[in-house]
Amino acid sequence: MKFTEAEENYIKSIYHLQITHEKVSATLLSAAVNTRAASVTDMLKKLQLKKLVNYKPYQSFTLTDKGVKTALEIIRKHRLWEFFLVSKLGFNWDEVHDIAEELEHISSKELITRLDNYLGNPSFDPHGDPIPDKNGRIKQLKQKNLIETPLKKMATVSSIRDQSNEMLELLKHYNISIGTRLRINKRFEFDGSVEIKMEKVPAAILSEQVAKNIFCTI
Amino acid sequence: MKFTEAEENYIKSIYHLQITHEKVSATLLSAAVNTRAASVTDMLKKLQLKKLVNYKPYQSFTLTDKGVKTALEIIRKHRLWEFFLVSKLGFNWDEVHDIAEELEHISSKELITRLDNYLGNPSFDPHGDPIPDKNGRIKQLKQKNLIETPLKKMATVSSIRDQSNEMLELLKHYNISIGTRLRINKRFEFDGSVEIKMEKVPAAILSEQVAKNIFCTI
DNA sequence: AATAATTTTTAGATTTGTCTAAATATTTAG
DNA sequence: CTAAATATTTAGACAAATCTAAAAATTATT
Ligand SMILES: [Mn+2]
Ligand SMILES: [Mn+2]
Ligand SMILES: [Mn+2]
Ligand SMILES: [Mn+2]
Repeated sequence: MKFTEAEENYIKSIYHLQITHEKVSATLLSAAVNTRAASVTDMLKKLQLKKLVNYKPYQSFTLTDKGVKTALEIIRKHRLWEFFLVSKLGFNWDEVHDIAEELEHISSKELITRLDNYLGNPSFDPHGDPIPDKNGRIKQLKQKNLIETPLKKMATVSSIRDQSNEMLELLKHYNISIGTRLRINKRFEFDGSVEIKMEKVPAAILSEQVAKNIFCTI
Repeated sequence: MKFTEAEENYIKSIYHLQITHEKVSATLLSAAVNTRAASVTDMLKKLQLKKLVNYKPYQSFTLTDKGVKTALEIIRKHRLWEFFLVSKLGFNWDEVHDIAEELEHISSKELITRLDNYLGNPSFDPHGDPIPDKNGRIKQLKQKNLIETPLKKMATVSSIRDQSNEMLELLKHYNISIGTRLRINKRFEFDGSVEIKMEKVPAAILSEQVAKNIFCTI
């Protein structure tokens, strides 16, 4: 089935929100898709007709199985294109999101199959997020954020939760990216900040807010 | 300036039509963009407001300089993506048009600059059509169709005018593609058909209608 | 439990792009 | 040069996606 670009953006946003939030409300979604709650209500009715969401007026809503399947297809496309932009065209990881936001709506299935193979069937995008395979299956890493990572152990940065421009800018300044190896030297009770040590550079301090958003494998 | 997908499709179609036809009319354009003449009239008014077409009611119309510039940017994107699909993803030349029809509307300038470099700044797309450079300049080959190509001289297929699925299917059957070397053995006065000879295969006859649409360099 | 605050939905518009049917203009032919 | 045929434009509708303002429902607070 084919959906409009707007429908796809709504579906994808609901998917992301229902992973991070217990309940997804019209206001929450309206912020994610950059519209007003009234527009969300209109769209929810359309998505319900197409059996993509479970929705009853005045209640929070969820994606149907069909909705989840659709969301994973869009996310697959988004992340494969991001991988392409970084690995083949040499973009930085903080430059690719908006372009992938458009490319994810290109409809050809065959294109994505071929792109996937061309890229070597990658499992993770440039931000460390898993790329669903053709069946919608996702590889989940056992990862901990820098608050939970044990002290004095080498760890490898594997993903970033908050991917706002501000966050990616900060990471660029500290020279932290996916694959960066580091060790937690110390955690400060006072403000939750952590001191990290990377190769060849002096130790650095990250605020709790930043540390929470950086995930590592050990 | 940014345009909608519909506007871009109209602009591109007008560009192609005014190369092949002395006058571009509403009916002609309506067939090209797959709508009705009434819709064309509506769109022409919008494009005129944006200074993309020279249009007076009941008269044929042309692109302004700005319109031509815009058309060339879209065509550049279309053909670069076609080149990518064939050279990197291994598509056949008869499979790429519809996908490029969507990809040509992705807005990022930087993306196209990088794609162009990644592909080695190609001058011709998989159908032999010239790819405008970043300034909209086009390399024009001195080429003749198989009706005009002199007899008994080796020639190289350089482009195909009619790129319908039917035409590309026929060419695939004869194993003719861009770069194919051939010689005109004979031209038949009776029906305008031509006999061509390619390496390693028996001579073949092409109808005048087909021969007109295959262009060669010598 | 009643009231206040918040959230969600409806009502009514707007924009973009399309359509059909009817009106109008242009072109072609007798 | 008129009449018929053809092309183009207008009028009026519609679907998609959005908005603001107002109404209705839910949730929180005294
Ligand atoms: Mn998107
Ligand atoms: Mn990503
Ligand atoms: Mn297009
Ligand atoms: Mn082409």
